[in-house]
Amino acid sequence: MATGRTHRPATRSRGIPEATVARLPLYLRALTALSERSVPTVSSEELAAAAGVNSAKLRKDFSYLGSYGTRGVGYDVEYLVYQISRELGLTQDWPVVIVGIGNLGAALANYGGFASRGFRVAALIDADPAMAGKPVAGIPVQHTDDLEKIIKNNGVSIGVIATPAGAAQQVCDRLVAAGVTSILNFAPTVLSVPDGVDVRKVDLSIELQILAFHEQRKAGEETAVGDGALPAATGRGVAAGDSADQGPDGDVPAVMPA
Amino acid sequence: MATGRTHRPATRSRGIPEATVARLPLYLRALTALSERSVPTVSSEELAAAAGVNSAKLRKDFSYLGSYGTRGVGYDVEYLVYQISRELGLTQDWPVVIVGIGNLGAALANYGGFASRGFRVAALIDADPAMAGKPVAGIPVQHTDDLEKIIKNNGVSIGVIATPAGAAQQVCDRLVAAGVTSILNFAPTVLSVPDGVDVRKVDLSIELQILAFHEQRKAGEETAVGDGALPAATGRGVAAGDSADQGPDGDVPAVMPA
DNA sequence: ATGTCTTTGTGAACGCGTGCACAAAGATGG
DNA sequence: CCATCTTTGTGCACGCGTTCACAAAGACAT
Repeated sequence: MATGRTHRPATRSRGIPEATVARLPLYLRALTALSERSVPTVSSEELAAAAGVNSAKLRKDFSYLGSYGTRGVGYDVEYLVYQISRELGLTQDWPVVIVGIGNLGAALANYGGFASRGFRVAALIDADPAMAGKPVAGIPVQHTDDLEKIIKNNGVSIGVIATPAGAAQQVCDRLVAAGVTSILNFAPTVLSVPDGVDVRKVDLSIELQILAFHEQRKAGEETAVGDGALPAATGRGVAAGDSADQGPDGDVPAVMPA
Repeated sequence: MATGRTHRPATRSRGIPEATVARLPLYLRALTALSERSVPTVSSEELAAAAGVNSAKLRKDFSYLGSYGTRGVGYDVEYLVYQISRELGLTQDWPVVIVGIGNLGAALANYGGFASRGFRVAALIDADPAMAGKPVAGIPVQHTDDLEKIIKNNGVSIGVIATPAGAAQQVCDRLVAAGVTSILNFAPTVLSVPDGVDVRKVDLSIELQILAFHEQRKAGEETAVGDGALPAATGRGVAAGDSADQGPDGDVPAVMPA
């Protein structure tokens, strides 16, 4: 994962592998686009291309759901949209709360992708009293004091944490205590939760660091032949293969801010 | 993944598995926290707990970097911070451009996590002429017309796409043509890029859908006892025992335990 | 009906990632 | 110097995920 999960020993799902579950939304999106263009059927090859995966993988993924295709023809788009939606639990409406209405929280509240696919922003919660009552994305922000009440009144089971790292664990604990069993965490912290609670993490700086690793590797690919052990601060390869990438700032010593 | 990856057949990295690379930022963060508390050394057990992983996994991960620990003692925090930073390419400063300064783009521009760890927001780019010149997070927004010039003048190799889905591929193409070789994509689309370009995807609605799947499974866990095989069509009551799977989008109250 | 053609569904092989369990290595104390 | 204790580094086995390759299944034409 790209993004990763926290804990959760094995895929206890009745049959559907976790990797497959992670791809179902991808297929669903591609299928929805086809549906809007009124395409009646699609082959595994075409759909796989649209979703950016291998066609054999796609077929195997679908085989876990059942035999929904027709040999020689392909898959019925509408039917498949329904089956995947049902499998993912999107035929019901999930109320979601967003905690931490800073820049990111506000962006999430405004994000259309929520409402469009089975999710509904039930409430926005922030610890800042000055935010209370202020509407964001048409929804008034409520104060953290009422968190438990909000969760219970709306039957919320999915929470989004967009607070600073320092507040995340505390918010998480309160969400879980109030009945939330799935958490999407944007704060750069490792959350600890009791068994039975799912946490998924989205971490911008981690993603960038992974890109930086590959970027560095690309830049030093020709020169790094037998690096052996640890050439310390020597590996300053220049000249990348083709495009003019070049070093941003020539030589930077071991800078490691904060 | 939270998140997934796009393409990239195999780990061509000289020795370091992709899964390990994805965890290095996690270790680095935990180590940085220890460093700030002036902790001199840390055992694999302690560090693993802080990073939320298995200690054996952590030791194996570090073994790919070299033998940086001392048996009977543990790892030197400062030294390890440096080694991981170097491995990830964070000892140099990576200029990054953010394209699409909507709610999300602005949030990213304001996100402290960028600057704090080796990344620098070199420019903000948006297609809306009304945005041009307007400062966001202290940086004036520039128009898309100047994209190529900005990339080249700043030696940017990492780009962040925070545009609407419809514009993403076009922006991506221009970024790549201008020399960008790593892309962090927030737009809900599958980007196609030439070989040699890395794409990482962060998709909020996909993460939520995965959570919804597990949430639904949890809700129907008690009733799902003897499922047997998949009864093809008329597939009813497989897993989601209680919840009304038929209702497209009624006001199904999100029933939740306790 | 029969044959051909397309596409699914899946058995099987392979490779990666994970976790156990332990030997090797060094610290520490007598 | 030797014994003991702690913790690393890793060989090994196992399970998951991916991919290949092909037989089975259906559509379609003759």
